[in-house]
Amino acid sequence: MSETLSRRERQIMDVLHRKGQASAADIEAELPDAPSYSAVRAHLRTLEEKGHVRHETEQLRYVYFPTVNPERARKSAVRHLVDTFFGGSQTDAVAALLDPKSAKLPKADLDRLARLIEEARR
Amino acid sequence: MSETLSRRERQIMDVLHRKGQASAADIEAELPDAPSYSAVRAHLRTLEEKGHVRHETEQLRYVYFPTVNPERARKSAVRHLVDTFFGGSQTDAVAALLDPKSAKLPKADLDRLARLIEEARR
DNA sequence: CGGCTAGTGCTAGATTTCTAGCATGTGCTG
DNA sequence: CAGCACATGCTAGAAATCTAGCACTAGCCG
Repeated sequence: MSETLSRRERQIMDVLHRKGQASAADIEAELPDAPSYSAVRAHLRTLEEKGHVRHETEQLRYVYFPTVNPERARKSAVRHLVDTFFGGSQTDAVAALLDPKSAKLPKADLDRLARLIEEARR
Repeated sequence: MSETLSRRERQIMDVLHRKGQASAADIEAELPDAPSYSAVRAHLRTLEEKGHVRHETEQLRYVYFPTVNPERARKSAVRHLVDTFFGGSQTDAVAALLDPKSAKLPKADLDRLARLIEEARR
């Protein structure tokens, strides 16, 4: 599915996933090497045809949403990442996320993760 | 950087990251909706021009490698994922990876992760 | 009303991506 | 040597992507 998106379409979907929802103008503002407003709208229309996006009318203008629910989208993105960069090992991926060379996590977060691991043990 | 790749180019880079290295034939075999061998080679050439890929000659044929080192590539992919799907929260991303609804992790892995969290605490 | 702003739909055409196929070189083997 | 297998380099053209601009509608305000 995600494999079939063009570069622009992928960029647009990324913005939508990041923000949850967005108008054409919002998306234009977020895109790298700014395309025209009109171009963005055209892409949104084709994304809608392909079924990746839907819109609602919100006081006269369209607001767009990804069609897949966020959790599902996250899952599939994570899966792809783990497969292509971590040889399929979730554990290695987690290890990379915990790498102290990245930003340090606050204590509360560490507690939460420790708890999650405890739960996974059962 | 990664934003500027076309769809095919992205697919090819994914294969290279997954396998670490690959010949044109290897890559062709891995790609979805199989393009021609010749098309793959052409893409590899442009990827090389753009600097995303390098090749070595290995008994008469080329073997391709990503130019960025694997760790760096992983970091940046993870960063992108965390930003677009988890609102920038590493912790949420880890939580998703630990989700029991995904495959269960073997005890040894859990031990390793518990240790990593312990270390992060200091 | 008439003009302005801000939105949408659509389409033609430029640009980029993608591809096949030909030319060429090398080693192997009958 | 001649033919085959298998590699690369390159290019022209098809296909897809990407874009700008025009036509239209609705609300607002002087």
